Amino acid sequence: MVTIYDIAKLANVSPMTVSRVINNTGNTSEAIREKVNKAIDELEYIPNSSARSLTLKESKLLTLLISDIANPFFTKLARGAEDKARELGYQLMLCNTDENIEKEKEYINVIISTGADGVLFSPANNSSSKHIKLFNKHKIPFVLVDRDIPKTKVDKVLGDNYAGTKLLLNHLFECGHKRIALINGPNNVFTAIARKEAYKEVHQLLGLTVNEELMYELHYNRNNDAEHIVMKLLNLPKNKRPTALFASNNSIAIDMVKALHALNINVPDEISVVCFDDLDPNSAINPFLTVVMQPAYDFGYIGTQLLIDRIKNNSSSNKHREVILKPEFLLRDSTKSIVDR
Amino acid sequence: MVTIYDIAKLANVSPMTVSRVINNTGNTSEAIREKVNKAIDELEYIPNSSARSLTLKESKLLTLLISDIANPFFTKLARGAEDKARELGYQLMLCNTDENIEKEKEYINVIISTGADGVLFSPANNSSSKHIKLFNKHKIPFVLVDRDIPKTKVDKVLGDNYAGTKLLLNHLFECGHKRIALINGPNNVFTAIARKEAYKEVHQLLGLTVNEELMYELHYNRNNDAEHIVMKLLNLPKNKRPTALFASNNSIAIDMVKALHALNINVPDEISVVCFDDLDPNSAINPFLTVVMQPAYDFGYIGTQLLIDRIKNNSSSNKHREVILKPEFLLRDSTKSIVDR
DNA sequence: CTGTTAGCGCGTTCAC
DNA sequence: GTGAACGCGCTAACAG
Repeated sequence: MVTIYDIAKLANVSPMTVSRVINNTGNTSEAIREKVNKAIDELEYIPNSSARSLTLKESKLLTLLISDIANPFFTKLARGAEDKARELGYQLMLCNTDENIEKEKEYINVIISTGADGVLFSPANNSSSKHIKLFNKHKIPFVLVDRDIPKTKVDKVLGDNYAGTKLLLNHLFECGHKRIALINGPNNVFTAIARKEAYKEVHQLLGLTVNEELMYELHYNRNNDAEHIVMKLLNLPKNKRPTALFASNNSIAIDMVKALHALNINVPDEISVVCFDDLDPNSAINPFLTVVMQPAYDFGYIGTQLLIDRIKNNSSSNKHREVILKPEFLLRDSTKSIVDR
Repeated sequence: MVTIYDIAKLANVSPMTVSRVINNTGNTSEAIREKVNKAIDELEYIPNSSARSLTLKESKLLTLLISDIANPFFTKLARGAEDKARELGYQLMLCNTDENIEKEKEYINVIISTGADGVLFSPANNSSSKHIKLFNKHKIPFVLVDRDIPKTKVDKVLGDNYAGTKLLLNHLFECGHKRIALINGPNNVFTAIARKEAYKEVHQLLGLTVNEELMYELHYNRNNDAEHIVMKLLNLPKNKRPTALFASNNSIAIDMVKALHALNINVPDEISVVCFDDLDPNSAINPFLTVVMQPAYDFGYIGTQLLIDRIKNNSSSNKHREVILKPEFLLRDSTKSIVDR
């Protein structure tokens, strides 16, 4: 391994001078800088960031800890985070918890252990609150993105689950739908809880009755039982049967549509489907689903800005910023007015 | 920050004993181990891996360096890598180069700098060969996945581009297609080069003529000019106009289909489309495209196995393993026999 | 403008 | 079975 001592020797200066040249700290004569830089190039020196972290307690490394690397929402978020990080001189690494609280804990240990300067964190579920304590204990700044952990006093970038739900339900309502099934995410995940809450509130607002028989709960990213749920819903007596499905994320929506397909149910002729979050642009061959799209990129971009602000100001000040990003309604082809039939 | 000194004090032992307990190295009495472990729990101690790396020169950290985090091929690969890494006691972090050679270089610096034990590497393009030298110079083991850099003597997990191309072209040929356009990736990316090569060879094999007018080159993951290309192809005189499109990855294929849609060209009635790599399972509402699927998960899983083998044996031995993973042909709805018309 | 010293947190080596 | 001293690569603080 090449160290500053090696280049110091080669350049005939002291290690300290090498350090100064590398970090642009303190004054160094042009002549010496050239000598040192030449030696650095010659030896292809790369600083050892472990050693640097040890003394500096800073790594210029940020970690994005998310729950599903395969979800386009999060990949876009990651792009945003990366862009902002690089703008500000940081590097971003990703850790994928796979919605698994145990993996999450392990990764947090790694993150603390390796000394990331900060974490952009989208918790797996409500049990993640334990992990928050870890961050605090070890004084590593973090920003919550997309998924809140209520009562946690940190900077946050969240979506507006109520507004999004309202946009979707309003649209369905205007299309004449009165029985709208909710296919929700796990009831221990913030966004799922918030969307269910919103679903109920908006129902009240619209004067619709909330029917427990129309509410289901699925995993956010792998559902083998979508078909099962669809069958149950369709087997309800006609006056209770839903005419529309509200899926609480894109992945669930797709699974529902697939299940409907498999059962030869036409969307939107026989049933309408909407969901939170847009589809992968890469795969929306059919710009099919009517959705509310969230500005995923901005979640990452803004979140990283907040994170770095906090790192730099080293301010565990109590002024915590909470940015709420508005969703946008995208009318496409998976919904249809009921009077058309 | 909590260090072994803190727990040493609390447990009334020497720091060295704490270290032994943590690492299960040397003998320690049961009583002391309990005391120490209790102190560790109480103080929520997490080892400082920078310090550990410094002395040990090992971090139990692997890095997956890929070019497009949004491509389902790579996300599946990442899952496989992660699973194997965890099985074997390593953690995996991701770096996304965005097909950008500059970003790639920066990330490699970070990787070397932070002391990852090894890298699973899918190079951005052929210029990445420079970066290979960096890995070698700094003696960090790496395994090439999906994209080869010819003449590089390391372990590799690659797809069979010839076999895949042949499956696809054979199918089209059997359907009666004789003019098959190639919409390829960048001509400095290994898979694109290999697929073009294969495209030509198989054409010869089938007695088809290769026409330069039918070959185009696009970026692998963002193409604004897909429509432009489609128009050019369709504007060819009828006896030169392609009856099928061979896209060299999923993303390109989707862009082509979108462009065809926009121009009101029906797939597969008016033109057939095939591609390398399956679509995101999450988004294939319409299991639409006929493709050759590669076992993406295995690329990561096997690659990580090779990588860790090499790390553990510390063997820069010359016996380099090269695993070739076979693609699988999936007949779906984007291709049609020409005689049907 | 440049060099020396000390210490970051940990594990290896060598004592006891 | 346990502890003390040293060094990993780097930089802050202090000298000169």
